[in-house]
Amino acid sequence: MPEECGERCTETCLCSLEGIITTVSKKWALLVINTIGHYQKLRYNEIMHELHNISPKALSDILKRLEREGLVRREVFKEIPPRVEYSLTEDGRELRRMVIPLLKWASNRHNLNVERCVNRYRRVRLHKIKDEQ
Amino acid sequence: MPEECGERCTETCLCSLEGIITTVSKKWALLVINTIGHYQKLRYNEIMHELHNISPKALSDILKRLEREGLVRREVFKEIPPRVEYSLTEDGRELRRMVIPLLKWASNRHNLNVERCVNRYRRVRLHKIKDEQ
DNA sequence: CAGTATCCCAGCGGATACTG
DNA sequence: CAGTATCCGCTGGGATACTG
Repeated sequence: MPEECGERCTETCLCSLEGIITTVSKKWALLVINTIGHYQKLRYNEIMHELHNISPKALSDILKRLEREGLVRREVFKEIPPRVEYSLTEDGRELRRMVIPLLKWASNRHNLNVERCVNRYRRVRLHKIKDEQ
Repeated sequence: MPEECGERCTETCLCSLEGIITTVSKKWALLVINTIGHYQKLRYNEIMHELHNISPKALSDILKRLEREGLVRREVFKEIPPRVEYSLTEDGRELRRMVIPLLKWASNRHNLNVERCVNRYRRVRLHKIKDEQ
């Protein structure tokens, strides 16, 4: 095998795979982050409506995970009927920003464009990230 | 819901999730890419040795997938005994470069460092990406 | 409204044995 | 050496019904 690089190179631990990367790779994660980020604040059923083929359990699961990871904030209002609002934390917004270049690169490689969206996300209205200016 | 942003913002389709992102999120993907990238060229059993708790099937599966995605190149030498060498394509190297900032960011958030590596990757020697200078 | 509670299934990923 | 072939358990994720 070729020799390793010298002592002076910085190392980035793949252990972070256990956290964020694993979370991001969950099926609905980026879609939920993107949707919340797009509207700033959203209620549970509004997200359900936005991603209209997600099950309540799937949404509940991913929201809890995103909250645990510190990417999404959950705000409960003591009202009847109950109201809960979801928004992105600063980290969540930052992640959204960081993932865009990767997505862009991936899109280009496969020459995907609006017309070519024929997969499982087709019916999801907000399945595109709008870059903030 | 708050209003959407104007017509002038660029859109990045999450459909690319179907490709690269899905691949990258596979358990051994980044580890394999990183290992091959680190040594430039590696043979099947060398990778096995490097990631010494991966099964032959798991490695075979992920290598095929990475090859299909155009991230890894497979070179067969007609010899006896057979020799096969794996290396990164330009896209593979580019991906490796692109993921590093994300990993760095993730590592920082969780204050992970060499000492704190107590998870499933612990016994994998090359579970850290060395940044190319 | 904002979720749980259940049930269920496909398929990823692991272990092991075998082969051109 | 570089993989396949098999078997198999786990769990991510979906559908549906129900609740504080």
